[in-house]
Amino acid sequence: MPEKSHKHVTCENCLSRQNSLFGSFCGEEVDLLERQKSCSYFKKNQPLFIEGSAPRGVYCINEGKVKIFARGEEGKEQIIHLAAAGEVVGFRAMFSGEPYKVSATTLEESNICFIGKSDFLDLVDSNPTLRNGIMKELSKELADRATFITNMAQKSVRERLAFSLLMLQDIYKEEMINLSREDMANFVGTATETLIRLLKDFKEEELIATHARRVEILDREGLLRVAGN
Amino acid sequence: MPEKSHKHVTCENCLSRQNSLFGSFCGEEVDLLERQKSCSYFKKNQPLFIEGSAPRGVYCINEGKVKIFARGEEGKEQIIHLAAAGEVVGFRAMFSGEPYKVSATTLEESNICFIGKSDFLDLVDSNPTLRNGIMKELSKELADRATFITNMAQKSVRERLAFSLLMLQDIYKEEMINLSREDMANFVGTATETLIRLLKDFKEEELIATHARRVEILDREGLLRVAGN
DNA sequence: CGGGGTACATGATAAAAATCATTTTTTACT
DNA sequence: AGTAAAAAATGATTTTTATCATGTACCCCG
Repeated sequence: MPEKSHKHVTCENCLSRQNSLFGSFCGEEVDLLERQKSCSYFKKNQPLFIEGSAPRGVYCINEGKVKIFARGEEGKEQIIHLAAAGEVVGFRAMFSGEPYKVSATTLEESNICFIGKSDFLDLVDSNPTLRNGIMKELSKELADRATFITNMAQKSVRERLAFSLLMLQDIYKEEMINLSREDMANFVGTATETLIRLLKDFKEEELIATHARRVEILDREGLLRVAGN
Repeated sequence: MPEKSHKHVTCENCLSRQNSLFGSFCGEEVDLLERQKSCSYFKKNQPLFIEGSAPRGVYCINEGKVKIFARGEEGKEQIIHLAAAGEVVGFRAMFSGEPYKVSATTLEESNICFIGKSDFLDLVDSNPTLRNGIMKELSKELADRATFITNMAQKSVRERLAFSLLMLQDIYKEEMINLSREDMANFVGTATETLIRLLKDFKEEELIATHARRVEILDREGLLRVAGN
């Protein structure tokens, strides 16, 4: 496992920034961002923010992964979104004027920069490109969640798992999927035992392979067929 | 049943506007809106827009109700949102630059005004209050959908139905809930037969009463208890 | 105002998934 | 490296929900 640790990343050289909401920033805009942000190292399973608390700013992931989740009645987590490097997390609550309705926690060691609420809102006010990017992002995410809801309502757990594994593959890129069975179950929306049984089925069907907890995708096409789209 | 028909509503006098995204508009802003909008009468079950098509503008509901839904693999509808008078529908796709991911259809006779895409986007560009209202709306809706997903994943159909009935009550206000069993099932996310059986249970438990297809809420508290929040 | 079509309702059965109990494997720590 | 604790895996069983088949009621239209 690569040794990660706190390092001060400059926005200018931040590869993650390129694909982020701030990707359009140039010269002095990057400088301003650089001055306003603070960069922190997060251990695994460390919370960025918690449901019910008041938003203090936004988090830009330089390296690492973050789960965004809500809690149901009995405290069971439902993972709503998984965010990887380049994503800006926590900006939705900036505009709603309400406390967070979801929580965010790191899934692995991460380097994450923080931009305070007023600085961020000033940026949004003064930068039409950023603003449009945000509106676009919000709208797309809204559409994604409509699909999410529909899948949840109409697909079987087996179909949802196949679909989820493909999504996870996109998030983990070259790496193998490395997520606890419980988190995976909370993403798919099922019981941990059911998830484990289905993983076993997929293994027997040679759609995936497992190396301890890590999951390797062997047959994308096959999974896509199982997912039913 | 009140006889509805096409009538030209002026934005100035439109009661629905007060609570809408355009609620903050004053004098000349209202005049501009008035000149740009066109007002139409829609019959029951008439589509406003369809999944996959390119957005042409936004729809402001003066009177009536609209369902927003996606279709799953086998064509089954999943109702994502129910919109009533005062709501502006279809503006999310304005910003995403993508075709509609959902469809919208009237649930009853409705009077709905239309504002073309470029007019609407100009309004948004030139009016910071409107813009902030939209960002707030998008963010809130995103939070709502996180809750929706969590409920879908973790609550039983019985719990979801109780919750849905309370939501429907809020939408239908003084009127009784008047929705086909199929639409109701597609909102709750279950089979029509299951929904009907559960309505019967609720009737026996005196939580609701039915008058033909219309549903009357007898015991809000009780339903809230069943819903489990 | 009657009849046909659609929506609603009920029943029987099968399938899917949750739950609870227990064992095995992996991980983290000293 | 050894061990305790946590996570993963398996098994048995129950509960929930979907599906298929069929009967009934409502309501729109001629």
